[in-house]
Amino acid sequence: MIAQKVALPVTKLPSPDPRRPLTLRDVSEASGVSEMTVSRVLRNRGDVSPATRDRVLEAARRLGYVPNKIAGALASQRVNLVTVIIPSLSNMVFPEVLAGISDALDDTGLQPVVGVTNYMAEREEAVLYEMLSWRPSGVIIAGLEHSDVSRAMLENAGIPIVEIMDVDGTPIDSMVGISHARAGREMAAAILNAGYRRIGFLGTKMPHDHRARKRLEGFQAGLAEAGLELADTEFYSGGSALLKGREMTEAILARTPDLDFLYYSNDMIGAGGLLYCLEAGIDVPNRLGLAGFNGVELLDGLPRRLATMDACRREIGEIAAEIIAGKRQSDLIGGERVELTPKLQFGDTIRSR
Amino acid sequence: MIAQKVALPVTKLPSPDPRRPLTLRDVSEASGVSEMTVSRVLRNRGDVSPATRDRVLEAARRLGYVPNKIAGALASQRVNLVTVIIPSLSNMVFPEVLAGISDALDDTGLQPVVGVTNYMAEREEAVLYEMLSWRPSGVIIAGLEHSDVSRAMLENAGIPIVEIMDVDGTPIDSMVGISHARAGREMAAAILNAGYRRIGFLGTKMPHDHRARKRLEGFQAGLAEAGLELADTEFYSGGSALLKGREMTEAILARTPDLDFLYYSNDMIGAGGLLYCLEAGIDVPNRLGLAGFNGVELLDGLPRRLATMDACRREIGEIAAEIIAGKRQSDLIGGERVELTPKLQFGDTIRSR
DNA sequence: GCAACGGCTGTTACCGCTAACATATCAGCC
DNA sequence: GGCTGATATGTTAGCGGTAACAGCCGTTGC
Repeated sequence: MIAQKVALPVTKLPSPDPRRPLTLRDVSEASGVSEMTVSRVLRNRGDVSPATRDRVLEAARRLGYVPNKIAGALASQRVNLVTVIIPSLSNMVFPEVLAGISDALDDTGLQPVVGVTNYMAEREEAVLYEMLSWRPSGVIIAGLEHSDVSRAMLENAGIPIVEIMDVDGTPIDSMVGISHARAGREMAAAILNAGYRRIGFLGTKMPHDHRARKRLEGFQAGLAEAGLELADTEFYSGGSALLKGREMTEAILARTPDLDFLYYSNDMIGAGGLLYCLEAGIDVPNRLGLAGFNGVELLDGLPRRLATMDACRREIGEIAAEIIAGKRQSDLIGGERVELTPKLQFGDTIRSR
Repeated sequence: MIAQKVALPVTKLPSPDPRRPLTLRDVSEASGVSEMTVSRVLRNRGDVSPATRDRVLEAARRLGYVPNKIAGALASQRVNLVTVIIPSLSNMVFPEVLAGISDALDDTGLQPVVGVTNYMAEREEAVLYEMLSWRPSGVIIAGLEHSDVSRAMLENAGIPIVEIMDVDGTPIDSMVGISHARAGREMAAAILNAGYRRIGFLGTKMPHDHRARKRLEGFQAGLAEAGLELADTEFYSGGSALLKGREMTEAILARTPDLDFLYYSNDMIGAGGLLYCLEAGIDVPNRLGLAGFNGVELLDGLPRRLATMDACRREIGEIAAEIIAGKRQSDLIGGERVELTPKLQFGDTIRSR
């Protein structure tokens, strides 16, 4: 129990500071072996005799030692963190991506660390800078659109980067997602095929939600192929999405009463619209069809199933995490590109023709 | 541009490694000053002449230097991270707490890092251990119930700890929250006062959601004071909460048709129940009253406003963060204890007597 | 009997940065 | 001129771990 330290030069002696965080040295002294051996035991690295191992573990437990990853990371040049950057947490969509990531990372020793940008490019830069300065082993980031500065940081980080949710563009390294342009186009095709012609769009005003924009553009392109265009549009920002959906639906129908279909940029406002229509006694889907986007779980509980398109959120998270963890045998130069295909769910709000 | 290093002993020379992460040294060489001066410039610490400052900043920018916080933290014994531990992200409730925390931390230089436990004590231990090993400057953690090991870690961490959401118990250090027991009791009082007598409870099966449990116990205590007890109960786990609310409501009413009030442990299942009742043509609130808990934004979009109780989530997050950031002038020994009072919102689903 | 070897443990030299102190420079002042 | 003090910059010694290698010891093979 008595340490035989050689006179430490000028250094402050490890006097019995109260509440000084414990170090390897404390455990080493308590168990009578070198710091190196303690380190080996605690990391299960290298050969250590069972007797020594037990002694060390007992001492570590008794003292309540918690390793200092900062020091460990600096010395080993290895950090078990994966940076995850998403626009929002209040969207229901991103937590599901996170769940996929967490699951896939669970048995890898890697740990996701989340940063939120609120759909703002400058926030993205700031968050990225902050996160990269912890030297993570990988980055998973939503979207393909980044500022020049962000892009440069990602390119120079020297670690795997996976851009997720979207594949309409050129990735820095890997990408996993769906084509929102295609999703919009397919929805347009399905709606036209069902015979609807006077179509309105309701969505978010946010100019930085590139995926919503791409869906809209794809949708418009799909209509254009049939020689049609949107009969009316309505945008919102902020507030309770469900309520906004309700209000916007009322507004757009008041303004353009002959609409026969409403395409919502997300399920939440779609659900609000659906509730409004049912209350207003509108015949859905015959007089008016409705569709949203995302395939959120919430829809299961509504009076009628809203047509939607599943965005493969969980799967996107899982695959992205696997790429970072190196679970996918990619011999490709450059990163992987994985395009998932969302499936359209007709529900009860598109008539079957 | 040429470094005059004295023959580095056995060390590998800083040869022109491709993709080697940049260090202070690179910036120092590029700008012709010492590493220390670069460090000063980048941290805005100490006096540096404007000319030098500009030169250094220019070089750092040009090279794309990102500081290594791992090394910085180790040297300065300071880490700008705040650990936040919550049970779930898919609950809508916790993201709002997070938003409050983020906001309050925004101008402090501190950065929240989130860990999720899924309501499992062992996960909490594991996450806590992992997080504490990064030596954060504070911990915000949901709930007052922790395993002995977790409690010991928190007590020994030597940093401020704020337990949030709940005040029914003894905190390790500080606590900020509401009394769920009281919330349950007050809801019981309001319901009884409105004349309801045959009351059912619907909630989650999760045995580790201590706050839901405390609300139920408080509620029962409130009923007991009037000589009543719950007429029936129904529990669920997993799945779409909205749908479960619907299904459970149907089930409990089928089993016990004479119930005149349903108290839901959260708004989401309450909303499902509300939708079910409206469709089933049940007269709410006269034949049957309904109430939930949390005051989630979603309720604004429903056909009728569900009675609920606001859990002060955002405010809890803000106050917790302020405590960690030292913004509150607390001269108390030990931590602060802040009890917020949720207010009951009657909405349209409790009759007014 | 001895070199070779494998299992176990210790020693040394950093990882990249910063606190603390030392040094250089220069203006102002008696 | 010499001293003081402020300003600007450099030097040194770690922070708490880990990689790499060195050393010790008892076997093993021949």
